[in-house]
Amino acid sequence: MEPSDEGSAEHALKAQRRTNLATLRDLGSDPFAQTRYPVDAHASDIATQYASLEPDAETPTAHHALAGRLLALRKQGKKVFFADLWDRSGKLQLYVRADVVGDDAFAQFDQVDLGDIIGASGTIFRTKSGELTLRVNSFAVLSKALVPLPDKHHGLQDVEKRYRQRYVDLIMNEHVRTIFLTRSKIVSEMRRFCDDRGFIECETPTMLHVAGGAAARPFRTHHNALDLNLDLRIATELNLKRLVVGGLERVYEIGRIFRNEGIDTTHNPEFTMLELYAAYWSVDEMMAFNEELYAHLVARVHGTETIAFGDREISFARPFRRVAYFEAMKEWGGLDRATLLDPAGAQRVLRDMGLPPSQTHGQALDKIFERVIEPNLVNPTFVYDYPVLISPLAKRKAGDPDIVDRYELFAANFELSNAFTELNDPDDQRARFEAQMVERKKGDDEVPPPDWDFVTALEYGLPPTAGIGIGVDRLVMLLTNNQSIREVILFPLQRPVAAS
RNA sequence: GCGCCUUUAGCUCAAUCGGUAGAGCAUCGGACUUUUAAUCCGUUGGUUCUGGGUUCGAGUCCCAGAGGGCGCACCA
Repeated sequence: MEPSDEGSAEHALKAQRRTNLATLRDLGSDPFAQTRYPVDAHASDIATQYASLEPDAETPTAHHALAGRLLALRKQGKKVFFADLWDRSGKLQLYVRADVVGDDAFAQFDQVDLGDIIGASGTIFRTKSGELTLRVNSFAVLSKALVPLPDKHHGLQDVEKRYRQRYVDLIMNEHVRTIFLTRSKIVSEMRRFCDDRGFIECETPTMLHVAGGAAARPFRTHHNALDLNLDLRIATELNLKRLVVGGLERVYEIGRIFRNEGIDTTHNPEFTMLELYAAYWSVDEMMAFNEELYAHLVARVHGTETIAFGDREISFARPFRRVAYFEAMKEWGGLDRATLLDPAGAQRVLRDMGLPPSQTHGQALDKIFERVIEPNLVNPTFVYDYPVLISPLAKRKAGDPDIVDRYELFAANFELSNAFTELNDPDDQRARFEAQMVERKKGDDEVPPPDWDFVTALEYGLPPTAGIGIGVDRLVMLLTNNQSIREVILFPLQRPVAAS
């Protein structure tokens, strides 16, 4: 017990629970000595099985054993308790009578606190007010909550506490449980969708000598035995493409990515990305795959084509809208290709929009895109034919040296996926790495150092390959209608609480 | 990094112009053998985030700091 809270109200609440624990032990029942409980039903099964049971109906003879956490207790006189037992599937009411469980057991139940983990078995009936209820014949206290729970009606609202103590959030807030159940479903559906199409799930290292495949500052770590500095990966791209060189042809990884950058409502330092590569696919085939995947996920999660996100409605009806990068710039910004492809021209556009100049031509284009095009992309839209200067790993489009075979999918005004035909010419790749070295020397520490072994891999021959990256967290945000990435990450990074 | 907002009982929230810090839930005691945000009666519970300052007097005003939220900047 922490001595620091002695005398506080919290201390008194904890002390009471300790007293109840001691009393339970005196009565011959030690919650923390339990090793198992023969659970044979869950609340939702009971609800389904007895859906047609009439109110005040005769008690069936079948016995059921459930276990879960008590989140409500209603004592009725000296000999009866009602309680709400929550398991992973939902809630079932318990009805505990002294004349059924016996006086000794009832005395034990009198020591039960809100939040305790209980196993209970008995028969099902429906009360006259219509609530499906377990008439408890026997029960066991399986674990004791030694700290008080938040308000049963308001739950836990304090955002900071919800993130720091997600377990309390999950106990108290059913909608939070639902978010993470949905997340799990989304990820498993993604995995199945890929598996069904012959893709092989791979696990590539998170600790790398060279963290490449994206532009971001990495986290640094150190291997003691080898006395070796390592970076955490900022993408899985380069290693997955090595696997395609190796002949695996269709590979994917749903992996944690680490980027040492700012934190906001759409960025967490570690996040989850699906990267997938298909040898011999064009970017158009990838677009079709992408469209089918998202339509599938929306259908499986929502059962409809249209979802609510904030105050907007987003329709995933196929086909998704398709618009070329420079057409979009023309349509929504009145900007023409020649101006944007000219470094001075792009900076001039920024200035006309009242924005400060960007460090590089590429950053200028991205800023213009963010202001001019993204606000228009509510329903899912493929933007394709990106300029090469913001696509260092993509292959040039045939017949147009300024454009690459690439698209990004947007919805709800943010990027959902990014796909392109992978650059497989080792000489071109080497030249782009060399160009990046120049940028890096100029002080842009988000440009990764070159990965020369990757060039070697390309020299062995990468087949024509299309690749895609999907931000899983943002997709979950979209499909669960959450505006903050922290709401879809179980344990978002928080500063430590100050040492007392 | 900058700006705005925020931090009061275990939880959810009040507290008027700067004047004794309250309520509901939870706890504890009592009544109640089909309750369900149970109800009814009573009860306990406070470093008002931290440290300074102004003032006769600070939860409230000022300064500094910490945590959190949102926005901007950054971020293919």
